Amino acid sequence: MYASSMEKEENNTVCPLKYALNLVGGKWKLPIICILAREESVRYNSLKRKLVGITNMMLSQSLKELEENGIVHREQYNEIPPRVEYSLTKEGRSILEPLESLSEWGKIHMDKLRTQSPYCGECREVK
Amino acid sequence: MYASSMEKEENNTVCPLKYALNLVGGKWKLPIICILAREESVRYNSLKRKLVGITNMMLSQSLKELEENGIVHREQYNEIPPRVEYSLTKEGRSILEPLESLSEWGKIHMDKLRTQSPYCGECREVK
DNA sequence: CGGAATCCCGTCAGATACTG
DNA sequence: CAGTATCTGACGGGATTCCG
Repeated sequence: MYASSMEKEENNTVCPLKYALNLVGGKWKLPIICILAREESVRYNSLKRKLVGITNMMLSQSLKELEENGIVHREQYNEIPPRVEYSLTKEGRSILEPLESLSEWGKIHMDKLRTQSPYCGECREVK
Repeated sequence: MYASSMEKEENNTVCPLKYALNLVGGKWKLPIICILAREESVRYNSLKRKLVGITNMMLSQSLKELEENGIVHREQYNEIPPRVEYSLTKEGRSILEPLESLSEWGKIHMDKLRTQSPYCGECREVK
């Protein structure tokens, strides 16, 4: 059994920045959040199809940790066949804005690096 | 030799958010950035003393990757004994704001979780 | 003083198989 | 359909040693 991301912290005097980054850490949590951000409510297998290459274990584990941390809501319908819908909580939606500002920074920074190499920056041709 | 964080990406169509998170990923980069954020310019050994528990390898490797990615500036003075000063670049300083908004989110979110348990939320006494 | 080279281990994440 | 259990490999990060 894997430990939840948060259980690794020994004391509760955690840097809030590290705390936030841990919530969305790991290979799949950001992709999951991105899908849920634009789809309102998604079934397990639908998520799995969109996340190309993910295994059942990584998907269910990531969703579980996101749920434990209040980012994702899990709604189970006792039907046959079983149906489970995942969605972002209000808390989960509120992290989108800080993440987008980081993404904006990344976009700008990537462009600035590209003007240094391998392009000459004047004519956009490769040096 | 360790690969730089960025070399792991196979294609250059990288999500700018992942890109930004990779720049500050790893165990020590955020602490380094935090120190440089409030100190303007810091010597290698001064950094090492503040980062309790870091090894020379992790410090020099982290600084090197931060420098390669344009976050940190390295100024070497050819004196005896040798002296090297590290500081945040302008680009490096510009990432502080997105990080702080994430940190703000983390602070609020941590508090909300705390009102759920182990405190009752009404009187702030332990259940 | 400011690193680099080498070795080593714990943890994360993937593969595979099985279940209510 | 929506997961869980177990095994395994790869990689990030630490300890130690050495260098200009």
